[in-house]
Amino acid sequence: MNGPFAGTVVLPAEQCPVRDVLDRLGDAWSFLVVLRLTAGPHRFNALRRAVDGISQRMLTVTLRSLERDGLVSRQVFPTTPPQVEYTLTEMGWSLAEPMRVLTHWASANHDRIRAARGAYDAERDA
Amino acid sequence: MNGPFAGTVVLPAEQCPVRDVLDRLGDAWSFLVVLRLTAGPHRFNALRRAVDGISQRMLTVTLRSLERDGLVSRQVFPTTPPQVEYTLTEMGWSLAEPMRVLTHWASANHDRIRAARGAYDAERDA
DNA sequence: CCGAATCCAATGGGATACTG
DNA sequence: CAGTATCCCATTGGATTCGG
Repeated sequence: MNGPFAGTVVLPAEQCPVRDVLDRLGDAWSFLVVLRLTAGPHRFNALRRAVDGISQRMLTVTLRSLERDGLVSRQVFPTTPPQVEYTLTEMGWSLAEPMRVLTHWASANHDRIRAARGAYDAERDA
Repeated sequence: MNGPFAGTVVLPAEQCPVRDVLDRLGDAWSFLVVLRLTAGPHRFNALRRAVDGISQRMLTVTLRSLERDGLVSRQVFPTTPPQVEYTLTEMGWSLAEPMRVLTHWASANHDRIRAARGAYDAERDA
């Protein structure tokens, strides 16, 4: 045990914070929605357009669970037609830095990953 | 647009590095396996025991895709019985810091998330 | 405009049994 | 020991339709 995670234990699912978080961020949509909300509050359909490919259903489901976890707050304006605005909570904002680090890694290594995949697949064909 | 991600665009799935990474780390097992390997090389069954709850099938599948992506290397020692050792590649190691930041956030906010869930659920019952 | 509800196809993933 | 193969059920998530 000598890595930067020396002593890190993978706990049973119930108590493991990492799993709890991954179950949320793990589904790609949650991560992308939070990421998008760091650009500012969005109304439902604006968010739908901004997150390419998400279905109405998945956006609803995703927003509900983010709201439940206290990462996103939902404010209804009783206008006609009704407006609903989604905003990051303070805790949601605190996720910004971890997310920034991860997205930076993703951008920096995307090409290497794709190259590795290509090499691996070429090997298997041979 | 004024957050730390000002200008961040969620690209269509094909070119989006974030999605590509999330499709990998997104499934909880990949993240946990990489996390565990930061403690040092593991043989198959040692890894299986260390990552609580993972099935043999999922460990195999997960390791294959991590290998394909160039994050993990697989070395076979032709002994009897055969030994197979899994190690993080350099790129795998470079994931350590982003992961550390995220796991730190997870640990720090786990209780708040659970509290938020409790409050949300209590509200709905009322 | 925002979203809930239903239907259904595809996928994920556990359990189990078998191989080099 | 380190897998592969098969079965099978549960969950995911898109499409569509309806309501406030």
